[in-house]
Amino acid sequence: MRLVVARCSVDYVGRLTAHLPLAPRLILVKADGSVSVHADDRAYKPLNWMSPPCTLRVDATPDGPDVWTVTNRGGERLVITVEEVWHDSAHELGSDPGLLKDGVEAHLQALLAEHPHTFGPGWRVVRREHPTAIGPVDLLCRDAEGQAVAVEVKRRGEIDGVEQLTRYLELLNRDPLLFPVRGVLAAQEIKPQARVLAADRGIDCVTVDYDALRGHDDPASRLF
Amino acid sequence: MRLVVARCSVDYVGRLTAHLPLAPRLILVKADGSVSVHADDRAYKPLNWMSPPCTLRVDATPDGPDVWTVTNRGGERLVITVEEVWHDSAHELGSDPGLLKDGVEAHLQALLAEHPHTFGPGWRVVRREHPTAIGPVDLLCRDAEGQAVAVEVKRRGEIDGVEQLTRYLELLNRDPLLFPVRGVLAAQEIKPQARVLAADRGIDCVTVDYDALRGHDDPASRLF
DNA sequence: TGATATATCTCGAGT
DNA sequence: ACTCGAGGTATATCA
Repeated sequence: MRLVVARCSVDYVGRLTAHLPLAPRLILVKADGSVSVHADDRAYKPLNWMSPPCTLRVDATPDGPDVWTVTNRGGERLVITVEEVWHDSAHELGSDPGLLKDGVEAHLQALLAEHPHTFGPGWRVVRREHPTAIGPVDLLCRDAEGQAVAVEVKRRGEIDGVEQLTRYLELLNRDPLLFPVRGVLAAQEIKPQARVLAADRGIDCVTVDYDALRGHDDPASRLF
Repeated sequence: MRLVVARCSVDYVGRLTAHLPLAPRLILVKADGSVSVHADDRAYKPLNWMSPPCTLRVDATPDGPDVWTVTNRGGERLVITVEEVWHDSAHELGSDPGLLKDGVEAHLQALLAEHPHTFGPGWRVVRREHPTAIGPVDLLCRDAEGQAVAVEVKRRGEIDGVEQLTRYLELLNRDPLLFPVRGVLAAQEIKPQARVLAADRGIDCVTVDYDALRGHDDPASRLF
């Protein structure tokens, strides 16, 4: 990883056109060839960047600024004009062992599969990832009356989740062994827009308390 | 901006739980207090981060690693255990003049609103961002025959755009003052899948030449 | 402050 | 190569 602090201007031409006026910034050149330009604020997003795979060419001129040109296969181009270098150092980091995560949608689905009574007394899970022609339904359940219910699990319930569940329900209801199938959108948080559309489609919304559910789960099933 | 290259391990507890094993990484501490941890690959995303506003506390122990704790108002916590520092430097960058962009959806919508004849002779724009219960329609137009048309503007036309427009049309067609409303998906590039779905729904697709359209617009309205 | 839509979204998995 | 879905999405705008 090479760290360069320099006064520079930047031009990007690719999916859009963007320009950064001359100012002091951090330029990161990583081992995979990627380049990013950071200002002194915002943790997450660089001002400008080029994702790998890409190639960096440096054109040095005796009496003018160096021009760094980063290009990728898609013809996108990032041009950094380096006027004055304040810092320049390189470091060998090696490859990273990577991030371990807990608390994502897969885990929420596993918890709900263990605790179908979250949806109501007498519910049972028939199958997780029940396959259909257009993809797997997260949970296929039977309620206390034995009616089939397709459950779509999301961390955040938005309008896309309602559309997805609607498509599943249309298919599932063609199966005489399942008909009539109703739908439930289960999420830690459900947006108002999604609630409106779900109501319009006859889909129930269930908000799930992840921490409470996790408090009752089998510790051995957790990642760490 | 402070640049620290160090062997470190990282734990994040907040919206999820995540752990990074001990390895050499770049730690960026920016002027706004934000902290990010980068591996030697990927231009865009840090491995871990804390967005501003947040506060950093450093606990140094004589015979052990330093522990950096970054917390925010929401109770999220990023803990960096710094075992061995390879590089540590600080730089005053000042505030950045910021990025100038051209070619995003808002510009395309503005250009189309100025040039409705792009869709056909005699078209006029009734309203931009016409409100409905589930969100605003980008452009509400009347064609040469006076029929209402809902136009959805995207930089890239994909299946989501067709779905979105379909929902709008369903709502708008309940309005007797507008009925019958037809739909147009306008984009610089339209994916084949989106075209198929649009055709199936009776929605027209219009590909827009952004540069040609921009060439005819009022130069004063451009950013640069 | 909350809700909504965009993004050079990125990134990974599956086909 | 392309599509689809998830993300600690982040970020901006607007009510």
